[in-house]
Amino acid sequence: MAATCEISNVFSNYFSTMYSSEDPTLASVPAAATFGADDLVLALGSPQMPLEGPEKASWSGEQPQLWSKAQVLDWISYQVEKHKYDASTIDLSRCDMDGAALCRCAPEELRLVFGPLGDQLYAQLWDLTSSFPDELSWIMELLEKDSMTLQEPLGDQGPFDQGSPFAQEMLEDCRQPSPFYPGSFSAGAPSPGSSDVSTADGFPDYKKGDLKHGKRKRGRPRKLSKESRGCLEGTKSKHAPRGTHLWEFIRDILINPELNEGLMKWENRQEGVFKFLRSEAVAQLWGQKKKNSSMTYEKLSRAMRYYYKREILERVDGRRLVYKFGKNSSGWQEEEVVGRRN
DNA sequence: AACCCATTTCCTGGTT
DNA sequence: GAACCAGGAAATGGGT
Repeated sequence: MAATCEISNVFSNYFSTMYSSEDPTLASVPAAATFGADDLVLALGSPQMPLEGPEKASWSGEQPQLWSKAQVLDWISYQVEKHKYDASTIDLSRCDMDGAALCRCAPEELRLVFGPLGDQLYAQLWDLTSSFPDELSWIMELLEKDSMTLQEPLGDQGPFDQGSPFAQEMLEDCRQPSPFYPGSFSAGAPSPGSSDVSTADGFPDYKKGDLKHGKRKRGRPRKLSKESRGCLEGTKSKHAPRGTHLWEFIRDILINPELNEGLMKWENRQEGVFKFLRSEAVAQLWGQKKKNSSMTYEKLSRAMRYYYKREILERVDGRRLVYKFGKNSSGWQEEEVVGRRN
């Protein structure tokens, strides 16, 4: 198995394969006023950073839910080292999972694979994932702005209004013993704070007309130059977080009942059929996540349609704004969601 | 550097 | 007519 080879390498070379940080100020936690998602993930890592000083592990700057397989292996190997555990007793073939899969594991499953270390892993994961309460603040902040600026009439039933019970629920939820998906919808989401130009003023001026006139180039708009990005996001990890695919973003909104309400809803949970209720709002949220101020439902839906071919989504004919998860999607079934919460 | 992947953007034409 | 759907074409940016 490739995964077995891979993990073996990781285990034996863990410390030599750690990323070296580009920013020695990682350990410092920014002031609340400028606290962004990137900062959060760093702050989270700090109490249990694998190393002191400028070096840090590949996984340490990201939410566990977003870890790639390699990062999971990194983390496991770190835990093995840390607890002086005998790695030879671990069934390496069962470590071939990404962060999302890892987070879905119940304690018993972890114990099954990792033996006594499983409990440690579970506890550590709990700590890591529950250290993101401010991620929720970000969502709320975002949606507060959202409710002010979205061109789509939102009505008053939106779940994200200021003072909505949602806020409290979510914050509390974060501290309950289902820590691994406290707000996975925001997973890896960009911060509204300092580093995100598109969010600095809330939702940016999105107007379809802007695109129609003045013929812009096709394709994705250029991002900030490396230099300016370095300035703003100097603490970001080298690799773009996984788990940031559109369908996962959609799924994560849906599997969180609080977030689901108002933005999207299940039409048939068993079948994986769902509907956009506030299509433009979801699109703008997606745009926020991707630091793309000009995202629209039109564009988002084009990306959704590409999923048909890959069978991540199935067509639902004749029903507007309705999609269905396909066989190549995962993590939305009730059992899976329940599993990840226990 | 070249390639691949997952979008993003733009577009035309069709449907609700 | 607006909003949405379908899908081609081309471009982008991140990862390998």
